[in-house]
Amino acid sequence: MTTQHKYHHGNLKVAFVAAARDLLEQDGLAALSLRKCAEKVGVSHTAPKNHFGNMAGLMTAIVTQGYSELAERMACDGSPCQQREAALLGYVAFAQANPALYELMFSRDRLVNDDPDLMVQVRACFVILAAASKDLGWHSGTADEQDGKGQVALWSFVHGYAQLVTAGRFKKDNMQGLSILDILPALSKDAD
Amino acid sequence: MTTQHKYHHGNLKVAFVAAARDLLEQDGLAALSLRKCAEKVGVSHTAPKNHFGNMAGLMTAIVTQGYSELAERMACDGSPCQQREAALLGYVAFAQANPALYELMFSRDRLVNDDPDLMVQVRACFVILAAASKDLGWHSGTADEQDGKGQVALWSFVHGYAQLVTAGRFKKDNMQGLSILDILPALSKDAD
DNA sequence: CGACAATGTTTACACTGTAAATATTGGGGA
DNA sequence: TCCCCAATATTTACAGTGTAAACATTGTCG
Repeated sequence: MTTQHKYHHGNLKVAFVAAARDLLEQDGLAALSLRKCAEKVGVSHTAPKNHFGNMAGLMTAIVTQGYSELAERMACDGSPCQQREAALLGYVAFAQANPALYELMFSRDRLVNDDPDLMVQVRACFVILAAASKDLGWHSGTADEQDGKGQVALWSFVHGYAQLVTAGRFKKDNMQGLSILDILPALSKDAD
Repeated sequence: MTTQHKYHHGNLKVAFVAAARDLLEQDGLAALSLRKCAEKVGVSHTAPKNHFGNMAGLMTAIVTQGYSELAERMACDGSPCQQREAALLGYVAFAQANPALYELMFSRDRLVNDDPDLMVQVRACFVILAAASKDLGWHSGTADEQDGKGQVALWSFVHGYAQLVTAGRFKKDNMQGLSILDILPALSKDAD
C-alpha cells in the first residue's frame, strides 16, 4: 500500500519543487525542464500545469522557497554586530551552496515578479538585511537617510560579492583566505 | 548589385551578433534563439554553426562585445576621482541601457567561460575597476592588501547595485533621486 | 449516492538546437 | 586561364522543449 501508485499523487507541488531543485543544482539552470521534473517525480509531463500554470510559475515557486531559505540562513538572535556578520556570511554561504538557484533568484524575465508569495519572501530577506545595516556609519545625513542608503549599500555589496564569487569572476589570487567580512569596507570598525 | 542576395553573406558573424543583441534587448533573454537571429539576418538557421559552433558560442560573442562596450563606458582620462566616478556611473548606465545583455554577461553556464577573447575583455574591465579603486581608503593593511581588497569591494558594490536596480529589487521609495555615488560608502571623503 | 471540482493523462503542435549530407562560392596554385 | 579545394551556406532530419485541448480518474460535498 505504501508505495502503490495512485492516480492522485497527493502533494505533487512540493515533489515538483524538490525535483526541480535537484535538477537545477545538478545539471545547471539551462538543463532544467518541466519534462525532466515530471519524469523524476514519475508523472505525466503536463501534470504541473494544474499547480504552477507554466514554467515561470514553477520557477517562481522554486525561487520563493529559495528566498525563504536565504532568510533562514541570515537570521541571527545575537547583538547587532553578530546579526550583521551572520547575515553576510549566511548570504554568501547560501549563494555558494545553491549557485544555480541563486542565479535564478535574480533572473529578470523568467519569474512571475508580482507573485504575492514571492514578494513576501523577498521582503523578509530585505528586512533582515535592513536590520543588519543599522548603525553602519557609512553615510552622512539624518538617521533615516543613513538607514536608507545603508540598506541599499549593504545589499548591493553582499549581492555583488556573492554573484561574482559564484560566477567565477574573482581569481583565487586575490581571494585566498579572505571572507566577505575582510572585504567589507569599514566593517572592522566595530568588529572587535 | 548592392542589395543583391549572395550565397556568401560576407560578414555574417557581425550581422548575427547585431541581430542577437536586437532580439535580446527587445524580447528578453528567454526569447533569444538562433533561428530568430537567422531569420532576422535572412539566412538559413544552421548558418551560424560555421562561425560560432553553437548557442554558447554566439552568446559568448555577444557577451564579449558587451564587456568591450562596458570598458568604453567606464573609461575616463581625468583625475583619479573623476576616473572612479566615471567608471561607476558608466557601469550602472551600461547595465540600465542593456539589462538583458548585462544579465547574460554574468550568467554561469551559458557562456564559454574560457574563451580567450572573452577573457581579454573581462580583464580589461577589471583593470579599469582596479584603477578606479585606487586610494579608496576602505581597508587597512599594506598598500597591496588595501588595493586587493578595494578592487574586490568596489566591483562587488557596483555590480550588486547595477543588478539589483535592473532586476527591480529596489523599490522607488528608497531610491528617488539617488545615484550610485550617493550610496557608495565613504566615497564622499574625496568627492569635493 | 450522484454531481462536480480537482487532479492527472493523452494527444497534438509549434518551436528550439544540433548534426549530417549536400550545394555554392571564391581564391590560390597548375 | 582553369581547376581543385577550403570556406561558407543550405537542406534535411531528429530529439527535446513548453503549452494547449480533450479526455480520464478520483475524492468530496450536497
